[in-house]
Amino acid sequence: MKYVNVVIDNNTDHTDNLYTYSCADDNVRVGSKVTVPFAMGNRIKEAYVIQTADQLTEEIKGLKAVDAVDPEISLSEEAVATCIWMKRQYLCRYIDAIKCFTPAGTSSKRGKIRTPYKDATGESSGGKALTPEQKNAVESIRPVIAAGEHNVFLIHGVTGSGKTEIYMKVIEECIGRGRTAIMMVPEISLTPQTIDRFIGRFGTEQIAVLHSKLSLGERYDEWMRIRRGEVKIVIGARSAIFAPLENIGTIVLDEEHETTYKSDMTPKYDAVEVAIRRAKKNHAVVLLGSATPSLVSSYKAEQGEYHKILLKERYNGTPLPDVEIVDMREELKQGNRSIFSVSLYEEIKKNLAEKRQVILFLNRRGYSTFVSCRSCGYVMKCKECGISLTYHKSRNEAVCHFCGHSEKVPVLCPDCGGKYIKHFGTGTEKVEEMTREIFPDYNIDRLDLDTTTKKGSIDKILNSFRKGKTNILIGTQLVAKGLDFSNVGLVGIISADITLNVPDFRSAERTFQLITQAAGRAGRGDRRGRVLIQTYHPDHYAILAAKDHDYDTFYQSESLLRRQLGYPPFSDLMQVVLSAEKEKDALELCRQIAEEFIRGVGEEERRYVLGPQAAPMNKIKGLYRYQLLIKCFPGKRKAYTKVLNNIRLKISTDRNAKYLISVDVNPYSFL
DNA sequence: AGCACGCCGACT
DNA sequence: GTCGGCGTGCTC
Repeated sequence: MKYVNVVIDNNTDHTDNLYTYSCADDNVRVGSKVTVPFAMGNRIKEAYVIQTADQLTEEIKGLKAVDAVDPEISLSEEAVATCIWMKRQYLCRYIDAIKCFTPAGTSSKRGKIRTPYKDATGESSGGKALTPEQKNAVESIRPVIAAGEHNVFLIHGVTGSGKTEIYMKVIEECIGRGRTAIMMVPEISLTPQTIDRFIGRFGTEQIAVLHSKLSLGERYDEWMRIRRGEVKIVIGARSAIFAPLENIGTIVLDEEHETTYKSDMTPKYDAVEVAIRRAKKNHAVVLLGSATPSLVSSYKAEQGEYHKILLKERYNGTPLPDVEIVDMREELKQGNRSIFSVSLYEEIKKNLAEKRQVILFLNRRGYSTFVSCRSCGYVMKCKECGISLTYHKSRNEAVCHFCGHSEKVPVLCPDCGGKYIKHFGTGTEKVEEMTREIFPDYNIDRLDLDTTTKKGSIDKILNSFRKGKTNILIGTQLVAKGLDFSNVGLVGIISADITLNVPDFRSAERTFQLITQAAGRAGRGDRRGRVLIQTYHPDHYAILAAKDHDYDTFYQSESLLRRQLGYPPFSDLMQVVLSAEKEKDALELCRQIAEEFIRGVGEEERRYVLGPQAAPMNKIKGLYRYQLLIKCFPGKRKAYTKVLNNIRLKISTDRNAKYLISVDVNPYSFL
C-alpha cells in the first residue's frame, strides 16, 4: 500500500491544497494522473500525484483511496518540480501550472494518419560551412554538453549573422548523445523558414511542431508522441516550453527579447525563466539568441550568470544597412506637415525605380497618445517615474500611468514657449491611405493585426511580398520580426516616437529593439540596404545607438537609468490589479491591500509600493481597475510573494466578494 | 466550486 | 411543530 499527495483538478482557489489518499496500485508515481473520490458525494475527480510515501507520518481522518491510475498520461518528476516552482514564482494554483504540462484535448482515436507539418518542404540539408564566428560559438558550447553541465549562453548576434545554424549544430550534438531539445520561436506563423530548415535537417519523424492551429485531438496525439519518446526535437512558441520531453539537452529561445515569451494569462509565466529552470533540472544548456538582447539578459551576462557569445558579422558579408535619422522638427519648420519627410519620399521613389522593395514601419499603439511640443520636441514626463504622460481627453489632463500623478496640459511649451504643444498619433491605416495617394501606380499592402485577421492569413501577405508582387509593405512590429527577404532596399520608420512615448519604463529598450530589428530587414541580399528613422527626438540615446548599431552604448545608458529608478533588472516589478463594479470599492480595497502588504513585509518597505492608482485601461468589461506596483529588490522575493499570495488568496476565496484580484510578476505591459 | 450543516422566520 | 432561507465551513 502506498500513500499519495494529490492536487485535485478543480478550477478554484478553495481546493488548491494537497490531499492524501491511499493507493493500492504500485504503479503510482510522482506525476501520475489519477482519479479520486472527492468531498461528500465522493464524486470522482481527476487529480495529479505530487508526492508519494510508503508510510503515513500522522493519522488522517477520513482517508480515502485512489480510484484509478491513468495508464496513459503522467508528468515527469521534473515537470512536477517545475509546477511547484511555478506556483511560488508566479502566484498561481498548482492546477494552473499542471495544466501547462498536460494535453488539453483527448485522443482523436480514429487512428487516422497525421501529417506532422503539412507545408514543410524541407530545405535541403545544410552542409554550409560555418563562419569562424559560428564555429567558435559552437565550439564553446560543445564541451558543456559533453560534460553534461547546465549553462546559459546569450548569443548576441547581429541580424543575419546565422544564429539558426548554430542552434542546429548544437541540437545535432545533443541528439547525437541521445538527448532531446526544445526550439522556441516567438511566433510560429512568422517563422516558417526556420521550421523548414529544421525539418530539412532533422526530418519530420523526430520533430514535433506545436502551434495554435492544431486541433485538440492533434495536440493530444502530438503530446503523446513526445511523451512516448518518439520525438527528439520540439519546435514551438511559448507553450512549447512545457513539452513532455525527458533528458533534455538543449533549450533554444530564438529572439529571446520578444515579449511573446511572457504569458499574459494565468499562469503568467515567463518562458525564458521556465526554460532555465527546466534546463537546470535536466543538466541542459540554454541558448538565448537575439540581435538585441533584453536588458535583463545582458545584465545577467554581465554578472556572469550567463555566458555571452558575440557574433559581429553577417553570414553573407553584406554590411549592416546605412541608417539615417530624419529630424521631423526641421520638416515642420520647412512647412512639411505630412507624415513623409522629403528624404523618405525621395528614398522610396528611388527604390521603387530600382525595383527594390520598401517596408514602412509604424508601431501604432493607437489608443495611447502623448503630449508633445511640435516645435522643440519636448514631451511631458512624470517627474517621479521618468516616463511619458498620457493625454486623457475626458479629464483634459496628462496622467502618469505608473504612479498616478497628473497635471494640466500647459498652453505654452514649458521648454521653448512655443504654442504647438499638442497630443497626437497616427496609425498604419492612415499611412497606407497616404502612401496610395502618393504612389498610386504601385502595389501596396499592409501587415498588422487588422489585416492578418481580416484577410485570413499572414502567409498571403508575406507570400505576395516574397514574390515581389508587393512594392511597398506597411506594417506594425509584425514586419520587424524575422522576415528574411533579400530585395528590401529601404526600411522607413515613420515615427520612432510612438514606441518611445509609451508609458512604460521599457519604452527606450523597445524602441532600440524595434529600430534595430526593423533595420535588419533591409539589405539582406547582396546589396546594402538603407534605413530612415523619422523622429522628433533625433538626439535620444536609444535612436542614436540604433543608428550606429551600437548595442553596448545603449546598454550602458539604459542600465544606468534603470539602476537609478530601481527598475528591472535591478528589481522585480509586481503588479497587483484589483477590479470591482464600483470605482470607489476598487480604489478602497486597493488601498487596504497596500496597507496589508506593508504590514506583512514591514513599514520600511512602504516606499517600494506605488499606488493605488487607476490602471491605464481604467475600465474593462464594466469593472473598474486599480493597481499597485511593487518594486521587489533582490533578496525580498520570498517574503513579498508570501504576503502577496496570502492577500490574493483571502480576496479570491471570499464568497461574497465582488472583487477580482490579479497578480503579475514582471508584466510586459502595464495595461 | 459544490454540498451539508445549522440557526432564524413563515407556514400547514 | 417543521419547511426552507442562505451564512459558514470543509473537501484527504
